[in-house]
Amino acid sequence: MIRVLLADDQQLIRAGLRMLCDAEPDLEVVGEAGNGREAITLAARLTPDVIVMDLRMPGVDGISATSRVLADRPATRVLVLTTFGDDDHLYPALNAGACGFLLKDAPPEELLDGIRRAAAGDSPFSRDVLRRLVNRATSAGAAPRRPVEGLTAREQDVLDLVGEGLSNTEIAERLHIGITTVKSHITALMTKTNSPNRVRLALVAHRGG
Amino acid sequence: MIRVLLADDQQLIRAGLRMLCDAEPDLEVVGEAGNGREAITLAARLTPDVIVMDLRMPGVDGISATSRVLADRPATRVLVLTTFGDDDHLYPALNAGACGFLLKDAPPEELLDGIRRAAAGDSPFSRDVLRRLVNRATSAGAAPRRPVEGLTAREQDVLDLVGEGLSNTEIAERLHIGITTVKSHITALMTKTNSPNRVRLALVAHRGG
DNA sequence: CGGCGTCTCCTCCCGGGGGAGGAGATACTG
DNA sequence: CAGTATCTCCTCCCCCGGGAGGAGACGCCG
Repeated sequence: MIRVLLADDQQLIRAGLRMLCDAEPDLEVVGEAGNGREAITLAARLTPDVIVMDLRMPGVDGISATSRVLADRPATRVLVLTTFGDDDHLYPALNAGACGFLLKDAPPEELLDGIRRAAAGDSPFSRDVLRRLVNRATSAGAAPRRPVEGLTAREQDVLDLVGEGLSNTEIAERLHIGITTVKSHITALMTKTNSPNRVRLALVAHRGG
Repeated sequence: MIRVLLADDQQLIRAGLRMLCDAEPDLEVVGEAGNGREAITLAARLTPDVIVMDLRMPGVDGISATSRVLADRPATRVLVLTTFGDDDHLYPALNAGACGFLLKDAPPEELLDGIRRAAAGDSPFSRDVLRRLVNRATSAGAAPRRPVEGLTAREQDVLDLVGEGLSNTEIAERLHIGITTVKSHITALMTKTNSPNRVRLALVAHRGG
């Protein structure tokens, strides 16, 4: 059972969302908030799995509410649901920690699917939003991260993941190799890049891209 | 019925994908290509709805093949399916016109769902890939990136030095405090910034300026 | 063929990182 | 004054990170 908190200032929309969720056996609406402040307090009291969050709300807005909620309970999945005109707030919302971004004119199935995927750790995005995201990424990704000279392909893989802050165990899982192998590569990387510790190595990973 | 073309140089993988698709009533594998050149000719002849495309292939690679196919038939949905190490090619693949990007170690349901979503005009991405995409987009976005709210002055000092790659002992010497004090501050920093390890904390230090 | 590089994995060892929990000292504020 | 926040430091404890040293498998190349 996925426990859902609805946060939207328009009562009509909340009612519609509640009806939609109530018709699904695996979704349970545990509460409704009419503004950001209510969303924060209700999130703390009800500990929902997923919060469906509008951005335009009186008083505390959705982005601030998202930050506050996640500071308190980082495991909460915040799914932003807003109108098309608000997608200027896409990046602020993502920076605040929202895991997904759906538009209100999406078909109901997409919304329900989005809630389930959010609860499962996925990141649902509406098609238009995703297109914008991809555009931003590709235009920004013109610089293809030049690799540090003198490293083997595998060492580059490991270096990238160190740079993202993964532990040795996580790297091993991601690359499907043993943890001792990861350690071997990291030892090689540290001597090659002359890094005294792991954080410096991570910095090298970012200097190279 | 969704008509699918498989393009991968490893015959075993093609066989697995074909079995997977054949078990689905709405998916039909209309052909298999072992390299980029084959993919181009087969795409022109068979006019599939979706092409599942590997990137590493002998001769013509997947990215070039994607460009060529889309130049001829822009309505074709190209879904890149590749291994983790290849996600350096994420942006080139998107620029070439691929509509989605899945990893080979994804569960089978994710792949099948991805093919359906690609055919429906959606853009399926594996979770890890999407995370990278979001990171790129947010870091590229003109975000306000304040100096990490909610930290005390001393915690900021420690965070800066962690970001420079200093060890706890070095930080203690630099700030003229005990090493246990440093550890206390770092513990507070990690909980406040929700960082699972030191490298992530260092990254937070840099995201904040 | 024999060397070389890379990738893989192993054992042994230990110091530092990091969590849990507490405590004393300042200083600000209602 | 009492309450709160911050800075400082402590102990106990565990595990991960990292060094040393070696080894088997594969592919490339002279």
